[in-house]
Amino acid sequence: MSQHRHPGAPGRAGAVPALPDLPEATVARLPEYLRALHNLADAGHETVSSEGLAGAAGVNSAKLRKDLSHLGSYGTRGVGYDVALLIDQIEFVLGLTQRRAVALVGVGNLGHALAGYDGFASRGFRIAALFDADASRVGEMINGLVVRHIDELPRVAAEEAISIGVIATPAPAAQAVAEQLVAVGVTSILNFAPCVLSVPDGVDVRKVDLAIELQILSFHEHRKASLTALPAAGGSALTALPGGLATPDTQEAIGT
Amino acid sequence: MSQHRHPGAPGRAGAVPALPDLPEATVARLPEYLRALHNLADAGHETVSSEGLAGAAGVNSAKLRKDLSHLGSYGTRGVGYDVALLIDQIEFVLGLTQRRAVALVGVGNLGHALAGYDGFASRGFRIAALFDADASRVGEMINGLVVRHIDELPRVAAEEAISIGVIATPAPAAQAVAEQLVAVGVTSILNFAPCVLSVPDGVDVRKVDLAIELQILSFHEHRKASLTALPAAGGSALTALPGGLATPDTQEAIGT
DNA sequence: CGCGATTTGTGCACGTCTTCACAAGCGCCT
DNA sequence: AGGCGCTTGTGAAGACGTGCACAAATCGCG
Ligand SMILES: NC(=O)c1ccc[n+]([C@@H]2O[C@H](COP(=O)([O-])OP(=O)(O)OC[C@H]3O[C@@H](n4cnc5c(N)ncnc54)[C@H](O)[C@@H]3O)[C@@H](O)[C@H]2O)c1
Ligand SMILES: NC(=O)c1ccc[n+]([C@@H]2O[C@H](COP(=O)([O-])OP(=O)(O)OC[C@H]3O[C@@H](n4cnc5c(N)ncnc54)[C@H](O)[C@@H]3O)[C@@H](O)[C@H]2O)c1
Repeated sequence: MSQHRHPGAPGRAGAVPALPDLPEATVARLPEYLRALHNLADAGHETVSSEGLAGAAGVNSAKLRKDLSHLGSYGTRGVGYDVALLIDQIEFVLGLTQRRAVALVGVGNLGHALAGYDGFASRGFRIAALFDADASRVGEMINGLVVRHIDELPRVAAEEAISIGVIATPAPAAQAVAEQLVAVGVTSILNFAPCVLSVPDGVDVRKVDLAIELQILSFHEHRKASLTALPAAGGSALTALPGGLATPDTQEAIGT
Repeated sequence: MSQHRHPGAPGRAGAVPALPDLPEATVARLPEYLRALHNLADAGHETVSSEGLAGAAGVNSAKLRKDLSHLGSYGTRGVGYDVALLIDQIEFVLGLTQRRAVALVGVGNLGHALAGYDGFASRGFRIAALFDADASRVGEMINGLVVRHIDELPRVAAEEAISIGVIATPAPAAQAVAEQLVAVGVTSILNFAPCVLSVPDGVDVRKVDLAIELQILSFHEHRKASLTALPAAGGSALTALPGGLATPDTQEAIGT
């Protein structure tokens, strides 16, 4: 894999760039840096220090430097990073230099919101097609796009060079939709349905599950509540269960 | 090791040992297990093996066992886990035995979808109030709830015992909204706006950023493409850096 | 031209997470 | 009752991620 290929410029059409294979944690943070960088650029900054960028992105500055070091050295000691250059570099690494075409399947409640969201366009993506299985929705126009029947997926996928599929159907339909997407060559899927998708190797799936996020928050709420309500065993109506709550050593903030 | 303590779980005979402080990674997976368990329960299963549950939740079985072991021993060797018991146990740990009240701020495109989503209710939450700053939206009914003006937050928060705040406003408004939420005692926030929130210690923030998810997928697409397209390397119009960009030729050896 | 102020890049130590492998426990069957 | 097969719970090892602390690099200035 690591071909020790010539480490030179990724740019300049012709040479296929040897992409450094970044730690997954780093990849997950790059978009955050990118957003912060765009804000800085809009605000007129030409350079930014690791400290400054880290602050804007909400991370530790050492972590940021290490992350950026993985894409090569683009900072100047004593000065910082060139904002515009870093934007280009990160966008290249993330594969955003082309405007990726996204297909959205399931134009219901959530799908409508997604289809109407302009945060896609401004961050490197283009919603290329909307699909639904419900005949009564087919033909509807949303944000300049017409809703097509899912059966048209193969044809449209070929036309539009779909790069990423977004699933916003009910959970029971998600697996079938995923298979349809994979069948037309989609190898990246963002899944909003609360279910596990099984896909062939080589296909990436990321999921967004709102309820999971809330439940994680709920856990921390529960824990915070049980810490403060500790002395009076289950006094308030907050915690349903009493419980021999032997709190271990935590240093979590108990502010306010 | 862990001794059973109170046999007074919600409804069933679940025992609740001390509230352990779980590894964050485990907490993030518990909701996944919970969903899988509910599916199993609906399908009539009374017990499930770690292998079976792990499959349904899309994780490694050893990891699942270790995760569950953190909440005490609730499996039976040679048999597996009692589905109903495990559901109760996880719901307790996640603090879902009470129906947490959620306040949604920003009833726009996305907010409408969230307000109409029944996946909240079925997974332990209750949307208790909707808020917006736009006077023309105030008064609108969505799914049986009236949209209130954000200024009413303090009063409503007191009435409804808001446990979690959800921010679905544009990014520029998010920080202010977060502060308003914190001011009325909310210590858990789910943020959909693409920006970093700064909050006091003790307040948990989770963010959901759709564009970030897409960009992560894009990275992997890019990577996959550069691997397979390696031999050709012709001037395919696909992967060229934007013209204006001076070649970032400053990159030096990476794998020193 | 050299010096001090500044900031990057990274070696290192530490903590967290994952995975394997297997002993111990449990139920069932004979 | 005893043995057998199945499954859990966990020790240990390794992979991965984080953050400190500091040398090296660069700039601005006198
Ligand atoms: N609404 C939300 O805020 C929200 C939040 C988080 C997760 N989700 C999840 O997102 C998904 C969609 O939610 P929703 O509220 O939009 O549901 P919805 O029922 O409003 O919309 C689902 C749409 O998918 C279409 N569909 C069904 N089967 C299909 C198929 N095989 N191919 C193509 N289209 C198909 C339906 O016709 C419908 O238009 C659900 O899985 C839901 O759990 C929704
Ligand atoms: N629509 C999507 O699919 C989507 C997807 C991902 C992220 N987001 C993000 O979610 C947020 C909302 O997106 P949207 O498409 O619903 O935007 P929107 O403009 O449709 O809705 C925003 C709503 O927030 C209200 N608002 C503004 N300032 C407020 C304040 N101070 N207090 C209370 N309410 C306020 C506005 O009146 C409006 O109703 C944005 O930050 C967006 O980037 C949206």
